[in-house]
Amino acid sequence: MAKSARRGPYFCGIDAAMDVVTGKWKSLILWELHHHGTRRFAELRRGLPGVSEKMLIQHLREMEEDGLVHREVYREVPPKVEYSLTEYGVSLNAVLAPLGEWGTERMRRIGAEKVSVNAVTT
Amino acid sequence: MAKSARRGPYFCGIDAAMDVVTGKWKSLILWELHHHGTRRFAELRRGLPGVSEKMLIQHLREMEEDGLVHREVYREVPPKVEYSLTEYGVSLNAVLAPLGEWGTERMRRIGAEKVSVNAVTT
DNA sequence: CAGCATCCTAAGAGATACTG
DNA sequence: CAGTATCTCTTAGGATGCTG
Repeated sequence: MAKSARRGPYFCGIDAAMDVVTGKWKSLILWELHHHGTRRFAELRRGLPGVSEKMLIQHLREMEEDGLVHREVYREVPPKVEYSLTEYGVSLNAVLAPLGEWGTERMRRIGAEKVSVNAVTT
Repeated sequence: MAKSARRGPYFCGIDAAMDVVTGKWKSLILWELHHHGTRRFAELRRGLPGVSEKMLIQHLREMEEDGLVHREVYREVPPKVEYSLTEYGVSLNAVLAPLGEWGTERMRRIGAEKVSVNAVTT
């Protein structure tokens, strides 16, 4: 417990929204969970090639704290934890969609490459 | 010239869009320029309380490079430079709007404070 | 006025090893 | 399986002083 001041003060709404999305993998996590409905920790790892365990859990915890992600723990052996979007997370995803389209257009515009994300077409 | 790889590769559209908006003051710059139409360097500084010259010019340069901002130089003494949004910048602002509303709602939700931005009500 | 150069700090991110 | 705990590295960001 040393970081994550979070929750303002903010300059404006965009500032407040960005605070919740900023983080190298957060928008990807949002996207993964939105498309798969629910994912286990290891599944998310596989879906986000390059992410470290540390970053993934750190982002997930923050997103949970921010009310975007729901964490369901099954007290079993071996352990099982499922992550999914809350309604709030879904609503964020919705307003992010136009931005995503803009970005896709930008990729075309500048001829940017897309890193292939395996386990995403499921 | 040591930083600013920029332009991909990206995981998805949101990734590509975020790349252009990420930076502590970029969304604010977008907002300022959108509301004032055109602003001089010093005016932007005043409108963004707390920004350093370095960060402001750095962000402006990147946004110019990204095609979001237009930089008009008047070869006068004393120097005069005016910044404004390009059509592309305006289009980004448009897709950012829903995100801004979501963020504003989030501020209400969590009771976040808003830092007062002077010279903004003009 | 508008901007560049330099130095410095702190937060973000990555790698690796270990545990309930 | 689903994490924790460190340690290191890189980057964004900030402060200050100088220039065309």
